[in-house]
Amino acid sequence: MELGLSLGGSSKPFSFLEKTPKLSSNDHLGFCMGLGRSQEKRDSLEAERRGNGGDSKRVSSDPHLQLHLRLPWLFDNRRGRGLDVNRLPMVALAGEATAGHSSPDRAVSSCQLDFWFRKGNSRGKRDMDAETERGSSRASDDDEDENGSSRKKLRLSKEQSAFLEESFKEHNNLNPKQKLALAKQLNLRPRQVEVWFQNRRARTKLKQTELDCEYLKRCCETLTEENRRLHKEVQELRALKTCQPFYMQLPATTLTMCPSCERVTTTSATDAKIGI
DNA sequence: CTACACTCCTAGATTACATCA
DNA sequence: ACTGATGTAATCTAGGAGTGT
Repeated sequence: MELGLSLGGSSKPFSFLEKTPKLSSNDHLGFCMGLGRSQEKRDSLEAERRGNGGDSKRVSSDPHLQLHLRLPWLFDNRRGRGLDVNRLPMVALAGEATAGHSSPDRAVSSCQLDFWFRKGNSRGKRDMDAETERGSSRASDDDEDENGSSRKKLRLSKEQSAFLEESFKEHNNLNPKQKLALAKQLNLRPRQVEVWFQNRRARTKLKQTELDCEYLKRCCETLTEENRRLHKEVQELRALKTCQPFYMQLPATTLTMCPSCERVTTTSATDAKIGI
């Protein structure tokens, strides 16, 4: 097995990639990766297959895989960023459209597409698939302007938000079925519903964290105040002790909690005994 | 049974855009 | 008209769970 990798304009980087299409433009960064068997290995496999009488179901004797990427779309600076991930690379689409089913190019263009989908594009394969299932072309209508640039942030309508909120109250996690149903109902893409729920959960958690923080802050303040009060009390008791050495002969003082105001008070043992 | 690859999903962090004061 | 703050949709990344080989 051979693994080859080249960056740059070489049109035929590896010996085992003899069908490498020429990269025509010099403007584009080229990336070519190939995975295939060495000639020896291929020969031995071929001999082995012939020895077994051959298998008519096997399509190719040379199942090499190669990946070609030309990345002009990575350098779209119209929007101030080097990489516009929302744009489907036309080179990949063109490859997919023109490649015949029996051609090795098909595998190449599939790789290109897959690479693009796997780059975390929000309109990933899953959603594209879902849309295909629903026979909808709305996505392309909604978030791509005439320049093809997307990530145009849409604002959900009040009705949509309210509906999503209601759904969130019922269940803050969606199963795929619910997601699809909601998307259909609200005329949104499933991905948008998914993202809304993700963000909603994040907001809920953030809010809860803020509330917890506030609560802990109040607790801290209360305890600080209580601590200060107790310190003061200790000081008073010490002062009392130095002024009245016979103080210790008095019954022991205990701390009790007042049930009504939940404040700690000092009571002597005798007071406690008689129930004061 | 185990290891590995792959897919799917999620949380968390971040970015980018729309809106408002 | 411009600007900074804010809310939020969208994106990126890492990690876990499930599944097939």
